[in-house]
This record gives sequence, structure tokens and C-alpha cells, in this order.
Amino acid sequence: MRAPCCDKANVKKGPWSPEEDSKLKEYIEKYGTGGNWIALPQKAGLKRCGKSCRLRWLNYLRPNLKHGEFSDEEDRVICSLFASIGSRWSIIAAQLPGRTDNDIKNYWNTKLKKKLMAMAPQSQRKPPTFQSPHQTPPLPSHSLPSMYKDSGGSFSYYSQNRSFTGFEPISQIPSSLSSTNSVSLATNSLLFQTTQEGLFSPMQYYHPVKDNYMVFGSEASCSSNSDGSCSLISYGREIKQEDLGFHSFMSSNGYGDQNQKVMLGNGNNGVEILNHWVEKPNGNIGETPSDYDFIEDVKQQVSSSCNHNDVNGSNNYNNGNLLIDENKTPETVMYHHYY
DNA sequence: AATCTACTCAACCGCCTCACC
DNA sequence: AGGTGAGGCGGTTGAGTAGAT
Repeated sequence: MRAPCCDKANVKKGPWSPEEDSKLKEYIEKYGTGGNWIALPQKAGLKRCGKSCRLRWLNYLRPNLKHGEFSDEEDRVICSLFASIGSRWSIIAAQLPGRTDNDIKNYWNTKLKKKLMAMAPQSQRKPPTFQSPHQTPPLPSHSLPSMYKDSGGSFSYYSQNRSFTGFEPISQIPSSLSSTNSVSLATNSLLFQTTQEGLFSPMQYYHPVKDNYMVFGSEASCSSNSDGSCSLISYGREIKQEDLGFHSFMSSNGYGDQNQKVMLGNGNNGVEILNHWVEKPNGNIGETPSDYDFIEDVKQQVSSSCNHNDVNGSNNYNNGNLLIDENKTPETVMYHHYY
């Protein structure tokens, strides 16, 4: 049983009064938060929980907050990020200066979701969802390959310091993938399609880049971990089961009937130097608990690959790209994991 | 004008992660 | 290594408001 963060009986709850607001604002502007929200209300003379103060400051009082209507551009950013990372509102908020995660969450739940549903064809209107590993309905074989990531740019998220970058220009798509006949995820205008299963995926405005490839992430902004090790990172995080589920979703759009192969590779400034393929024994990644072991194996191989590059004197540009190939299927799915 | 319904969004709750001891 | 507390996050709630009847 966890102790409450404050004495619930002696803290005020509910809407903040203008007096409380000004007390909090004045105190923080004068002394800062002191890195201790729990102690702050007492020092500031507020009968509030520290968490409540923190929320009030972050969501309402802190300077440079943007209020009011979201622009079309902001809509697009939210949509594409939601499609790619799901409801990680804080990460999405980091891409929209002046917007808070709470703002975006509310906006998504109350307006944007409906807006997108209204755009979808009548027969396909279902609430857009991000595919988690716990909900992996089979996709109809006729469904189009869902394309994942907006922009051809870097897409790194460092969980430690919460920084997150993305939406770099399309020009940063690896040159090796920029020839004709391709499927690309680079987009400036993005629409979404809900499938019959309620899946939600960006479907339009993708520019073909190279035959049989879908590219997830592009810029090689890789750096080794501080301990010198290399690990697979999904958008900056360690790969987790949830990520695998998403990969499964991505690859199962009618192209996941056969065993997957994962290509290990190293890249340099976005130019892939493909190394070798590793075949996953059964089915798509993310479908069985043993897949985690499989990923661990892949990790190992990427790790040793990275270490090898270190030995050769290369620098942090060497990254562990993970390419997933449904061999001999209409699509090859390529994942890049940078760190 | 009164009532009902739908919507919005600020705030809360509880869980998770991380840093510190 | 394990325990504890604080910060942070996402999901949910509910009071207030706008619009419909």
C-alpha cells in the first residue's frame, strides 16, 4: 500500500481560484520549483497537493502556453504521431511548442478523433485506434499495407531526458532508397484510413520512393549507449512487447503469412549497408512470447555488429538498423532503429 | 423560459519509472 | 540489492457550458 503523496484531508481540491493561481505563479517565478513539488505548496502558502500544483503550472500557468484552436499543421502532427506511437501524449506535446499533453489528449479525444472518423468512408467509421499487442485482430488480406511513419526524417526519442525529435525533411530519406517505384512514408499532408477492424493508419499522400520498401525512420542519428553497448531501440526506447505488437500489426497487413526475416545492418548517415538476414522461425514478430527471445538474439547480433564497428574506429553514426522482410511477399518492411 | 442532452476541458487518480539512500 | 519517495504519464471523471427541444 503506497502512502499518499499528501494529506488528502487537508488539501483543497477542485478548480483553482485566481488567488491560488497568482500565489503559485508568483512563488515559482520568484523561487522556481526547487525541484520539489511536494514541498512547494506549503512554502507558497497553498492548501494544495504538490501534484496538483505541478499540473496547474504545467498545464495552465507556465509562460508561452498556447491556448485556443489547433492549426491544420498541428492536427497533422498529432495524427501522424498518434498513428506511429499511440497515445504518448507527452511525446506528441514535445513536438508542439506551447501545447500540453493534457491539451492534446483532450483535443484528440473530443475533436480530432471525430474529425478523422468523419473523413473516413461511411462503411469504415470506427474509432481510430493505435494497435497494441493486446489487440491484434487479423487484417483482411485485401487491406492495403499500412504505412507507418510520417516524414522521412529522424525520429529519435530519448527516454532518459525526454527529448524527442522528428519530422525532418523528406530529403533525409536515405539516398539508397530514393529511386523509383517505392513506397514511402514521407509526407507533408497526411490522411488516415480506418479499416474494417478499426485500425487506423496513414494511407495517403505517400510518395513512392523505392520498390518493396517501407522505411521507418531514416536519419542516422545513432549514438551508442553511454556504456558503449548497442541495443535495439524503437523510436529511442528499448524494444518492448508493445512495440513488437505494432510491428506485427505493420507486417500483418496482408503480408504476414510467411516467416519474417530480419535484416541486420549498419548505416552511416542514413545510407544502409546491409549485412545479413536472420530468419525468425515461426510467424510474424510479436505473435508469440518467444518472439521476445528472438528479438534478444537480434539485439545481440546488432550489438556485436556495433562493437565491431567501434573496433574499426567508426563513430556513433554506426547504428543498428533492423530490417524486417517478409521474404517473397509483396512488401518488404524495413525498420530502422537508431540510438 | 425551462429542461434535457451533448460537449469541453480542468483536474484528479493511480500506476510506473527513476533517483536516492 | 532492495526500499522509498517524488516526478511524470495516461486514463478517467465531473462541473460548467452551449445547443437543442
